[in-house]
Amino acid sequence: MQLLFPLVTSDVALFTLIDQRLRVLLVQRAEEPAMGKWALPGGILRPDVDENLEETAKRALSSKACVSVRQLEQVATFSGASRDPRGWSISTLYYALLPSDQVPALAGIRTEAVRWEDPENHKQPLAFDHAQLLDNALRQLRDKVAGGALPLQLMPNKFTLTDLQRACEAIAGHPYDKGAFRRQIKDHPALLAIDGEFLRGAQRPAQVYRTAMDFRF
Amino acid sequence: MQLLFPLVTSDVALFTLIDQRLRVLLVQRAEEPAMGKWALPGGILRPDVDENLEETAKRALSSKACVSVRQLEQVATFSGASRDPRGWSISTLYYALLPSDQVPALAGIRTEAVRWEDPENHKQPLAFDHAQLLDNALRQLRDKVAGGALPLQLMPNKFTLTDLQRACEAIAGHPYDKGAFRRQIKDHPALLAIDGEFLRGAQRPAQVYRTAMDFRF
DNA sequence: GCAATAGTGTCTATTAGACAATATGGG
DNA sequence: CCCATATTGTCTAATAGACACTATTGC
Repeated sequence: MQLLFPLVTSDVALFTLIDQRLRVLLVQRAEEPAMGKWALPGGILRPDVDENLEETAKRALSSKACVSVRQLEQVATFSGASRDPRGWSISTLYYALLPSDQVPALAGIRTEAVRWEDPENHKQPLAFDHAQLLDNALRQLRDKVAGGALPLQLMPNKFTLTDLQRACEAIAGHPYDKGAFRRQIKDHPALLAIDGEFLRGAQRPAQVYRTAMDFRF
Repeated sequence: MQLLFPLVTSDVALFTLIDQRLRVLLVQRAEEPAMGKWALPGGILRPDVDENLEETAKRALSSKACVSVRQLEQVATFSGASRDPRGWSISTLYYALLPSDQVPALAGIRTEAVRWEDPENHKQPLAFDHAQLLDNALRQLRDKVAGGALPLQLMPNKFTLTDLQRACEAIAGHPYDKGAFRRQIKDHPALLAIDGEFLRGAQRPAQVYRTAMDFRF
């Protein structure tokens, strides 16, 4: 006998850069079903609390991993009787990007542990159908960057064009040409040079940029 | 007081070509809420019957408009407390393409009437947030065709390359260049010339094509 | 000067768009 | 032949990739 109503959840693939490599947040489940297994952070819809499913996703990120993000991108919705042992379930999947300097990685209330892992080579099999969910999120992120979008939410407050190129390369999985990359982003409206500010190392100083949108502050 | 469980539905933007113009199927609601208003065909999830939300969408198309389609593309999921007067609701939106020669346009069981309308200039305001849903579906269809995908599910069994170009133009909303279009689709694997079959009119005969996939028969 | 990286310029193969030229039927 | 459309070819501007060149710092 099936439930009359489905279980409605929201899951998030939260990406960040660690040492210039793309990583996704996994949490170890602290309850049944699939207790002990690793999964994308997610939570059950609470119609009395959540304005919409995006809020469910944000609440899940907040409670399971003590992380708050500004913007979520919806990937797709997965549904069916067999994807969760509790019965007929629906999960709307989002992805989000977080600058590496905002990675707290604290264990949340109902979670045993969190971990940042390579989204392409996650060691253990994930709980439920979360491997498929992660594949979908990664593909959508890659398509967007391949289409010319800049992953600005992944960048810290101040960054150089080389930093930005490394971020795109980490997502795409292959190196970019410097000249072509700079040509492409040359007139991006969200990209502002901070006049007179340079990053100095053992080489020619690099112009420091920030995003035009009020992502932070 | 909100419901403990949300209302879960699936809606479909079903597109076809009528006189070489893109049209979307609207149904007039026969029940409250929004009785008498026009809306995208949709239905409520039945976990005891539907394998997943895509099946919900197919069942809705079948019962509301006596139409059956093979393939649905998921567009997005809309959710919240205010989009449906019955309370907190979720709707997963799909779009589908139907060849004009399979348009029955019969009124279904619980529907007053069906109508094929211009998806860009639908006269009356649609029920619920369906205008927004339709916008999203149309944008996704256009993006896909602009990205080089061929709307083969929109074509009849046999068609000419000019027919196919007209279909793409109807979706894109602007004319294509003949030479560029033919170059682009020249090596499309799903496009097969029917050897020796030509469409004859008051001009040079046109090669007739069919799709390689087993869409029909 | 040398190392290292930033930033810019150049060359070329490919491509998309515009448009011309040719082909082939009906009348 | 003329008309209408199918089909193919050509020219060109724009573009992406590869790669080279110059610039500017620390040491």
